[in-house]
Order: sequence, then structure tokens, then C-alpha cells
Amino acid sequence: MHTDPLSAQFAALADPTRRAILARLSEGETSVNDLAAPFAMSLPAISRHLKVLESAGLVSRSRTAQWRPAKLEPLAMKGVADWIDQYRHFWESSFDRLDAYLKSIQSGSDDGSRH
Amino acid sequence: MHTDPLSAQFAALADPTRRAILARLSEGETSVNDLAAPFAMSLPAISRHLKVLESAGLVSRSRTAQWRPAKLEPLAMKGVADWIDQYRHFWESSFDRLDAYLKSIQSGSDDGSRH
DNA sequence: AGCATATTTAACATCCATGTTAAATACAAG
DNA sequence: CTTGTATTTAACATGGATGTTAAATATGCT
Repeated sequence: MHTDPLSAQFAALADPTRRAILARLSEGETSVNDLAAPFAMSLPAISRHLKVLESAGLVSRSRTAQWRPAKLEPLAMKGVADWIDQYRHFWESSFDRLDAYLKSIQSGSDDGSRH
Repeated sequence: MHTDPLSAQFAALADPTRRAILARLSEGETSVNDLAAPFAMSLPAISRHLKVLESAGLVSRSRTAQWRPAKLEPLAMKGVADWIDQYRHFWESSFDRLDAYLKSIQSGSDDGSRH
């Protein structure tokens, strides 16, 4: 099971329906019914997708009467972005610079067989 | 089933073992045996994790004699980063500005500024 | 050829994810 | 308090993900 937040967040993002929900929520808080409308999928299915997003911290819920609108929680997404930024220089450097970087690390100290 | 690249990439990243493998590969190309060493996991399991990373495009393989070293493929990770960057302004803005942004989108042309 | 090393595939077990439909719950209003 | 609307939970089916061990494959060496 996924106990670490990053795994939960990546897993939550690994589904097109959930990513579409997030895109929709980036335009504002929305009820489950409205969120479900564009999808050829039952309401309980959307409800469960929201639960996954909520467990990952990517979304929060509130209550107004019988509605439980979902709202984007961008800080969780920032956690994901921060992890990926570790690798940013790998694609932002020119290939020559990347190559040089890799070589400088490899020839630094050890044979690379352990942590 | 995950047919779209983004889903495959996120799914591949949703596992701590695979993220650890990527971290290791960020220090340079490495054989399967060396990659497996730090983990309390059988060699076939690591081999399958590599296959997942490779299918997602995050890693490529080559051959030297009986070794099939894995190498980081940062461009796939860039695809993921680009998707997330859609949401960057949600956490990089101040809360006031974020609030204003959300309101401006929801109410169309209303200026949405308050406080 | 025959053996050693590195890696993958096969066969299997188990658990998790995702979807469905039907019933249950939460709240508002008549 | 009964009804209507919104949402969740229950019960179930199914497929996919992840791990294991044993066998197969690929390559190099002597």
C-alpha cells in the first residue's frame, strides 16, 4: 500500500479522469454532480475518484447543504513539482552540459555499486 | 488500462522503489544487479520495475556483453513537469492573488479584487 | 562445447484499483 | 414527517500491479 505522500500523489495523478477533474477544479470549486457530468461514468465512480484525490491531499471538500463541493489544493501538487524539479537540470541543460554533468558525477569517487 | 503517456509516467513514478531507481540513475547508467543491491527485493522484481520505467519512457536500456544497463531519459520527466507547470501559479501566487484569480475566472470579467 | 555471470520470462499468489448497481445517508423544503 | 436532491457506502466483478521461486535466455571465457 502507498503510505508515503508522494506515492499517493503520483498514483492519484496517474488517471486521466482524475486529471480532468483537477483541470475542471482549477476553474473553481464544483459539486460532484457537476464534476461527473462530462464523464461516461457513474456518480459513485466519480465520488471514489474524488476520494482518491482527497486522500492524496490534492483536493479538499466542504459542505453547503447537501452539496459537498471539491476544491483544488495546490500545495500537494507543489510537493510533486518539487520532487520533479530535482531532475529539471537533466532536461534543461544542453546535451553537452548534461553529458559533462553526468561524467563529472560518475568519475567523482566510487564505482557506483552502492548507495 | 493506461494508454496515454502521462498516465503511464505518473503510474511509474507512484512507487518508491522506482523513484529510488531513478535517483540512482541520476548518478549515471547502472546495471540491474547494481540497481537491485540496495533493495530487499528479488532481481526479477527490479527487472520488472525497470520495464515499467522503460515503458513509460523514463528510462532506456542498452547492452554491453551480458549487461543491460539502464539510463535516465529526462525528456519523459519533462513531459510530466510540463503538465504540472499548468498548476504552478496556483501555489506560487500569494493567497490573495490566487483568490483573486479564482474569482476572476469564475465570475467571468468581474475584477474580483477585494480586501 | 561447457561453465559462469547477468538478466528476463514463466507460473503462480495476492492484493489493490476501478467500475457497476442498489441501498443508505445527509440535508432542505413543503 | 415525507419527499426530493446530492452524495456516499455496500456488495460485487474484474483486471492489473507487484512480489516470489524456478527455469530459460544471452553473452563471455577457457
